[in-house]
Amino acid sequence: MRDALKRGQLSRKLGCNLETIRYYENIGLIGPADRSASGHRLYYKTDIDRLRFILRLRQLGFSIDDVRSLLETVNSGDFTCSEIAEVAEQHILTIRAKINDLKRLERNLTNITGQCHRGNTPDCAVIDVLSEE
Amino acid sequence: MRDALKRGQLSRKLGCNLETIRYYENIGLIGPADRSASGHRLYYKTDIDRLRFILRLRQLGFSIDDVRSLLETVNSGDFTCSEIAEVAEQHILTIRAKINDLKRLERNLTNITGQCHRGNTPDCAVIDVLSEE
DNA sequence: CCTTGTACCTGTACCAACTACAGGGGCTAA
DNA sequence: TTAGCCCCTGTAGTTGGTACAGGTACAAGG
Repeated sequence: MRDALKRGQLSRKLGCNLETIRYYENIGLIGPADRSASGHRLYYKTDIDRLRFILRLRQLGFSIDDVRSLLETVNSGDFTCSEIAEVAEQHILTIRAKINDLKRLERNLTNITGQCHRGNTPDCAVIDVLSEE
Repeated sequence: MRDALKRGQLSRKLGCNLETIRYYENIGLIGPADRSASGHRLYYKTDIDRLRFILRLRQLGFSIDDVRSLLETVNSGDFTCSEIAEVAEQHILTIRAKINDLKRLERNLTNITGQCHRGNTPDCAVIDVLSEE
């Protein structure tokens, strides 16, 4: 086929790192690519679509394992919309939990830093608080 | 000394993993511990204080490298309160940036999921959106 | 036709920050 | 004495890639 992309072209088209593609192949997230006579990987439309799908899920913060199981589900065709929505909503909860963790962190650190007098002496409330038993 | 702790006791006292202590020793974040006649590590008050300080910084999201340089600064005694406050505030900015990244992620995912009809059929807006070219 | 500069191939090492495990030795109490 | 911990060591695994070295392939210019 004339419309096959090589690895570099594919990475530029989809905006990922060149090596990421080989990595995904190694871990079996994408199948072994077709090869040219000289051994260069060739990617066709279905390969490109699959990789784009994977990269978008990763951008949304899904783990490789999540992506793997979503791919299996979708490719089997044996799923319902509400199942997918549930996976997505579970992931939203995970993200919210991370946001809350970070907000708590920020509050703690802001409180501690707020006690600093910001002077030119080596006595610092930050150090004191962190050194308490 | 009678009041020395072994590694397991120290880890339980400060609520970290047993192996974390050996790891911190390996990377030079804490010095090589004193040893008993049979080779067991022994920790005294100054060791305990240092580890507690490290663990708190880690809980606040500082990297190992940040911790290392803060320890050097503080132990040298050659620092001012405003220097420390500046490091802390820089870190707060990093945390805020992460929070914003996650919030953006959450918005995206919520938007996408919001288009789902949640039916019993394998046609799903989530999949469709992620499959678009 | 030849050269030059890419792009591609492979295996492997590296990153953070731990955590876990295997195979051994020591210590304490019943 | 034996059971059951605790501790010792080195090393491998985790997540999700990224980078590098040393070696082909290929396309464009001279």
